[in-house]
Amino acid sequence: MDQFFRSRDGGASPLDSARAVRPAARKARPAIRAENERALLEAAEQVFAEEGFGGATTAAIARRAGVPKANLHYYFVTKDALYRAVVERVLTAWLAAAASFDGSDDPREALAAYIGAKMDLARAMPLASRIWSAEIMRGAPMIQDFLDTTLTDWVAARETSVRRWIAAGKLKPIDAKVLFYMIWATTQQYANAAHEMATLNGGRPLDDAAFERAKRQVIATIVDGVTA
Amino acid sequence: MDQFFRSRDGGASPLDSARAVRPAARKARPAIRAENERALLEAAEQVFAEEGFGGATTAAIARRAGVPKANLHYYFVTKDALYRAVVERVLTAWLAAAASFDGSDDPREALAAYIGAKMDLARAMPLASRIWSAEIMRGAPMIQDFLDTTLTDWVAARETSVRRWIAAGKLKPIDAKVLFYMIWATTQQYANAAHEMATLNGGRPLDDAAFERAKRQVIATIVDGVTA
DNA sequence: TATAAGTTTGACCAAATGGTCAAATGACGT
DNA sequence: ACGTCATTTGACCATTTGGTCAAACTTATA
Repeated sequence: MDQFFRSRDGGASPLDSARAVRPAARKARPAIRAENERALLEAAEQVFAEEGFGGATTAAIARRAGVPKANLHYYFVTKDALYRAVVERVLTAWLAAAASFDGSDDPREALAAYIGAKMDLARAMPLASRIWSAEIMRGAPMIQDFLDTTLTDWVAARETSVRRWIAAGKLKPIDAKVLFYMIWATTQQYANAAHEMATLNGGRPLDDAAFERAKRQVIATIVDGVTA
Repeated sequence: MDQFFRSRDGGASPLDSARAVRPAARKARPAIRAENERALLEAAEQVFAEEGFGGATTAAIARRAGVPKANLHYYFVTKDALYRAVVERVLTAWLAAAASFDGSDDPREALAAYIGAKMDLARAMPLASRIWSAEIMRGAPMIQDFLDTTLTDWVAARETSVRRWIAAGKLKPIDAKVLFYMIWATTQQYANAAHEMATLNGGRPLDDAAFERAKRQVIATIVDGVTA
């Protein structure tokens, strides 16, 4: 995973090796450490999602996690490292969802599974999803390597599938990238614009039933829109 | 327009009256003022788009505009007011694009016109579009009134059109809101994720021809996906 | 050209920022 | 019980932040 990350200045990062997150731990206290890192990551996710990387402050994150700021810096040496750890979690989830594209040889099934997984991801991890979107909007300073390697390869491979489906007369002659951009945008929307949706829903967030209806409609629209 | 805006603390804003932007101007020098405000807004758009509201600094904006920071504060009393002015520009453009939905009684034509207009907006004003998305992602602290009033009304009215089209058998039985979320997300994507798209395009931004192809495919997918 | 207003700008400020440090505290194996 | 090392934390720091101010400078007009 770490190979996807580089520090914002492009130079070597103290996190280039996973171990480096913790200060040379010979006898780490796993329970304490795990709980503190969890609380800090959860707080960081909230603050980064609300304020963006630049607007978030380590003081606000520490306050929300209920620890002194110095303790935050004990577990995550810099704000950058903490942010990186948060982004890393989303990346893992992103890759898991991506795998669901490959469960079927039928484009309708593959697309439905993938769109459904991405919708569920946006629903289950709205804060992390928003951070992911914000990271991409800002030009992906933290995940450029992921874009250049894993994502490029993933898209290229799926483009091949799409071309095969087109040749088999199962899909219209579409550009696979445009299709993926549409899927990514539409599914992310359910995390990014949750507040806007709530406003247009009479001030209440989408309940589970409404979300499931939306998921079905999104799947149906895209699938029907691209199948021949 | 000003009725859409409220200050971040919800209290009265010095910008609630348009005139208040400038310090009691009896004999403003229009040429100088217009040029300075233009340069500052352009610089602000770049910096806000790159860094987000929280990450942007007035010093960086002033530097990019080529004026001393104190001069920035002469034209825009606070960072908040400058941000508000930037958002106001996008709102105007958003409303103009929205109008293109109403040019036809046929859903295929109305949707094609609206999606095309939103695509063109994302292409023509990518920075402003990104700021708009970021604003919505952050819970719309600046445009809540717009969401509550104009947008709510706009969506409600178009939902009526959609229902009529469904009853006439021209559209599948869809939820109009879900359709609009999809349109907003997909079109915004061409501003928000321009960098990601460039990476997947071999490092080069989409050229005009590729963009026009994408526009056609987006329109075709959505229209074919929702028409009966 | 005097004047009154609009404009420009360097110097300044209090508060907040990310980060450091050393001393104190706690837990665990022996 | 003790030594060791992980953990905790208040105090501290240099820098940056948004914003202010008063003095200087411009320009239209009487």
